[in-house]
Amino acid sequence: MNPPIKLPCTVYRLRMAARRATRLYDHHLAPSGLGIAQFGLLQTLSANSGSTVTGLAAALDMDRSTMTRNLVPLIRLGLIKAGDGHDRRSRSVVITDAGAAKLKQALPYWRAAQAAVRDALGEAEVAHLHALLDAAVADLPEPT
Amino acid sequence: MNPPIKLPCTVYRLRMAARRATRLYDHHLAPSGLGIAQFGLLQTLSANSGSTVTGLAAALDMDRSTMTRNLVPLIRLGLIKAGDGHDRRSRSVVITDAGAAKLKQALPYWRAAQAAVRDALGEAEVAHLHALLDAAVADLPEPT
DNA sequence: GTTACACACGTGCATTTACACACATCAAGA
DNA sequence: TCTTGATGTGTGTAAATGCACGTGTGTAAC
Repeated sequence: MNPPIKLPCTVYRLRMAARRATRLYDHHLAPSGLGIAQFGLLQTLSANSGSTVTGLAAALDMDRSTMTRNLVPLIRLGLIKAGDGHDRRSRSVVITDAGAAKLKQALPYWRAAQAAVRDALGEAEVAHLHALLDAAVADLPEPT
Repeated sequence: MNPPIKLPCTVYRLRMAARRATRLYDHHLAPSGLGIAQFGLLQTLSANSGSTVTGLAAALDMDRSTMTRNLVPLIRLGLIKAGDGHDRRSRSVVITDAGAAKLKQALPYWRAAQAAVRDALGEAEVAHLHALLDAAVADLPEPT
């Protein structure tokens, strides 16, 4: 029963593929000390410094409370900082110089992981997969 | 910056789509008291009763230790049982009658989630997505 | 038979994920 | 002004995920 089972379940495959890909990227990123989740968040913040927690959560399509906790390790490492927002409620999250440097250092490892995916699946298949995943995120109903 | 960002990163999209789909299925399955991970494990065990922990982990392409812990909630609920294997090392995990009944009860909710995905993406796209995800799991290198 | 290696499993630790709930703050209206 | 509702955030709880490490068990080589 060892070989991965084939069920007609979409989420089953999505989760399995996400696990596999996460392991692949994590191993490539290991020398940088970052996981793929932290790398991705850092990258998002690099392009959108000063975002609020809610804004980041929406951008990455995850729960607000998840984002709050995902910020913690990066703050502890000094790679990002969460200061006052334009409101007294909101917080403004910015990438630090150390964060930008860490991101720059990790980029080659991420590129190697990307290359591994491209080599394994082929350029056209990767593009197609991206399109279908984008469609899934765009079209799948968000349960209230 | 709210709209989901588009980066040329495969794992980024896989994880985002997996999050979205997990929420969708979890909400549909909520009346059954099961999450999609527990439902999937129960389904796998239903078709492969008596599997070892390692066998289950390999079948779902996840770490052994993750599988060990994923069994705990289902055991606590009495839906599965972990007894002695053919070895004194291995354990044999079986689905209980209560587990089979719970699975049967949850099936309609799962089918509703499947239908929601099909309605949102279209039958052909779902089939294509499945094929690409299967290829990803089959071909992506497993880091040692 | 003993020794070495491989196999099966669990635990400690850290992270990622989400829901329910509570709290503070802002904006608009009575 | 006071109240009411919307907004931004954090915390408690629970689960899922993987790595490093340790333990017990089987197997084969010597």
